[in-house]
Amino acid sequence: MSVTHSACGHPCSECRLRTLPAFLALSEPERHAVAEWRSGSRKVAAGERIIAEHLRSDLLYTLYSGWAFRYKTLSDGRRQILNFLLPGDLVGLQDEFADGRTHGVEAASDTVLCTFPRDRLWDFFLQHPKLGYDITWLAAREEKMVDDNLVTAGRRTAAERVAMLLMHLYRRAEHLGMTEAGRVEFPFQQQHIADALGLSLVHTNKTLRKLQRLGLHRLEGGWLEILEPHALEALGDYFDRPMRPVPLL
Amino acid sequence: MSVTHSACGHPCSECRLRTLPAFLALSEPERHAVAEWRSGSRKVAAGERIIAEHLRSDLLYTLYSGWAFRYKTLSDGRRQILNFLLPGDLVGLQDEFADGRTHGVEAASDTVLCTFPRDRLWDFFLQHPKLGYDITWLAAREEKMVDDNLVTAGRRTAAERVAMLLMHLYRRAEHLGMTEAGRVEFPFQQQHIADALGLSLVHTNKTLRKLQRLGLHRLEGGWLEILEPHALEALGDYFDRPMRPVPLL
DNA sequence: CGAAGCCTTGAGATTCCTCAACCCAGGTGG
DNA sequence: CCACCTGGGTTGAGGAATCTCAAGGCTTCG
Repeated sequence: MSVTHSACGHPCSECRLRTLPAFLALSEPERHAVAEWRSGSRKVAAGERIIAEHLRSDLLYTLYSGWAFRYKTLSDGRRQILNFLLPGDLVGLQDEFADGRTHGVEAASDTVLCTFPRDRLWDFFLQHPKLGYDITWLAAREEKMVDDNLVTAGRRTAAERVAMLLMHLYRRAEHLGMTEAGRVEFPFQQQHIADALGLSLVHTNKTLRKLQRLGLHRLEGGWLEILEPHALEALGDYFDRPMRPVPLL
Repeated sequence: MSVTHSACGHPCSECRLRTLPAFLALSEPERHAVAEWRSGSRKVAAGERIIAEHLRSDLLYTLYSGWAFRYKTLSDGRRQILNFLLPGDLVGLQDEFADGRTHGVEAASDTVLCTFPRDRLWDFFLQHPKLGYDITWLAAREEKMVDDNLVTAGRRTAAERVAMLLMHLYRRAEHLGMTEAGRVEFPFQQQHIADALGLSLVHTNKTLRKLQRLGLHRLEGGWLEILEPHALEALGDYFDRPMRPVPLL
């Protein structure tokens, strides 16, 4: 594991993420406290593991750039993606309270992560209750995403699932300013989509192609283009709420 | 909504839950702070709503006795149960950070809940960072359960799902001392199980009966009896870890 | 040029769903 | 006290959605 001091290329005081409107402003002392806690950064290439399943990482992370996902696998190898991670997401918090049997985290594109030594988490809560509250916020927000994914896997049809996932990912990327003219860079393979939706690879492919033939979206060359957002939202019964700015560690 | 002062029948200083080994001991000042925050209690009968979907409750709850569940419904009525709630579980925290579109909570048996005014949550974090940390812990623990349920709905077969759910509920009840000689009171209807597992009612029924015919469990008269725990665990690919004691608000 | 990885498509098998009965226990009103 | 109704649970039959298997295409890379 290579932990360099700033793979992001900036000092924290000039963090590019923090200037985005998607994130809540922190006070100067809070920013200082976070920068203080931060021990460095780490690059993880597409397809590499960020946190191995069943292992408790000594580090917490904030995803600085790129796409990643949390997953669990059954003992015979069936894999379920739990949720996707975008810049600003906190990685590895649940392990703090784990009794083994935790999820894994893998990079879907090349990623850069800020690292925070886990053993100072409790101290950080104690000294900065406001930021502790923010961490709870992030945890609750992630749970809500998993809730949505569970509804999807449990109760939506294949076409509804695909529509919902495409819009969900697009909206989140849009919120972070990662889209342009209805397009996002999309590093996921169809296997990822299948594993996130609880579908087989083949059926995922057929469903994607069907929606694409209907002209709802285009997915090729590592780019996703949303052509009919309203149709996709209606099909997926998934309607966007204006997203509130969120804390950033 | 009837909020009485102690439907549990005790002052908080003699809370019966708190004496269970399933829960972490709090210091005297912490117990006092929790009792201070607690505004009363509320009884909710089986089948009644505790928190309505899409509404933000002014109260947080700790489930004191009985069984409940969180759920979401799609606009055409399809319902997905997200996870089950047992005594000691914190209810309604996610709403704090919600942008609308939240889950509902319903009592599966007659329940008693302790109430906490939500508008003092932030103040509580500030004054008792240790308890804030505990709340984060509870949130992370619940997310892990939803994670498991998502794996179930996405990747397990019907028989595996049922086996996993029965063992999961049994183990949690056992941890709280609610079991005796392999039996628990089981207030759920087959429709609840179906909604939790992402199966139809009919298929749930057939799967339950199949496992029962194999002698793995017995489910009748509102009681669940686990006859072959190891077989159920193996079938569900769901293995129990010793559960750590958990904070109790 | 061959190999590997991912996408695509068809065909047949399987799981799971829907529809439609029927059963049984409990509650209610005549 | 009994007829009826209601709400669960149970079962069978047929159909739909999804899965598995298998093959072939395209692109990238060595």
